[in-house]
Amino acid sequence: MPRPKTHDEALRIKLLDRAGELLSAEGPKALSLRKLAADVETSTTAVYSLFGSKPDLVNALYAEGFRRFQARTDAVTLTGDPVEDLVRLGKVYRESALADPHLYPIMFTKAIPGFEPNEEAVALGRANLAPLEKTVRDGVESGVFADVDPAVIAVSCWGFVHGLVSLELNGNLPDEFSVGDAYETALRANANGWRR
Amino acid sequence: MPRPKTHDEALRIKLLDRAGELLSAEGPKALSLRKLAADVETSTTAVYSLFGSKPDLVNALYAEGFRRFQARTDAVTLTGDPVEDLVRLGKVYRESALADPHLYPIMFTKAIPGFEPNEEAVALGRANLAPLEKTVRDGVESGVFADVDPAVIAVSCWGFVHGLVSLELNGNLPDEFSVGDAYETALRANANGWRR
DNA sequence: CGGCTTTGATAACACTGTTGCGCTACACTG
DNA sequence: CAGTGTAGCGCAACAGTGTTATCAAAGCCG
Repeated sequence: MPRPKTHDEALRIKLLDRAGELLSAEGPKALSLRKLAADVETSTTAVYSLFGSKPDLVNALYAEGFRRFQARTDAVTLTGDPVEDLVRLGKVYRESALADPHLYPIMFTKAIPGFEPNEEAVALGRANLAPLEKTVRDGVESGVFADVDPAVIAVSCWGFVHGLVSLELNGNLPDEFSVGDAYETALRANANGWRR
Repeated sequence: MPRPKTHDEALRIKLLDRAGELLSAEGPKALSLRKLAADVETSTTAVYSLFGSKPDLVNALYAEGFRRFQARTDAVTLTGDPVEDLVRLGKVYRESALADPHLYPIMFTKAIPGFEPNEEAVALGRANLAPLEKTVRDGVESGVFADVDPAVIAVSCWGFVHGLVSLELNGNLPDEFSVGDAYETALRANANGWRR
């Protein structure tokens, strides 16, 4: 009986794409629903009927960010050597962050005030750690790594890469410092620190 | 000739204090100039005459955060053993962050959209790294640490603690994970990884 | 006391996210 | 083929934000 829907899946995708562009071009401050709607030639109502609210739209971006992370992580070929694999996972972590630098702050640093990821989004984020946790567990069991709770090692490795990537993306590092050159060296040192 | 000043140093301090309280109690979203001014029983004009803008007020908080960091860091007694000193500096880093958890995101993760630290604030932040850089340099020169550019090791250590602290403050870690217990173990592993 | 000048509170402006009103435009009836 | 019901959605209002311009208040000097 009603008029045909124009707030459909296609519009949903257009909104998400444009939201990502705005975020990447001008930062979180510039992501306004009015501008977003105007750019996609619809009204702000579209965001509310398709997502629910602005935080919910950001939630969709958050989930998308983790899906891309997951895809890149899954594509890594692991060797079975725990140290080498930690280095590989660490490298792909940074590559993923640099590939979508505007999504990273949303995923990890609450860049948009008022946004809190919902439960399933959090689960999606947690799932990304599975390969890391497995590598660490294998390393401990095979005696390559010290006999420490694998969760401690895994979180520690995650924190390490997250910290370096965060500092880099935030521009907190000295200008003359080249992360690219130092990163693998640092990853190796970190992994070696956990050797038995 | 004019009317007596009420936008004075005392009011400036009251505003900063209250801003910190609001930040800590309800997060960056709740830090509004109108509410801030009302709480201190003045007008929003006060912020503009004393600070210039909201970002400039945040800049003052940013600087205050680094001053507190500096004070805590300076109070650490170093032993001369590079590994032990890295652990001590790492511990005080986390203690500092947890002592003022609302300032940490401002200092390192652009929690307030539109805020960019000015030049002298950045310099203040950089100065905090001096003890870390000295410890690393001594460690490399005395042959305890591997022969790697000290800047690489220092940034790596900073990234490590920053990452763990960030994950903790953001609530990104699993609920059952106790950072307190794992932190020193991780610090030690990280420092040992840089041994010659 | 009148005028000068500095100071600061009020109110306007342009924006934000959000919500409810009410028009639009189709599918189904008679 | 008109009429109607109703889902869909654009528009406009509301409450809030940071910022700025206006203008009244308040002291000193001549």
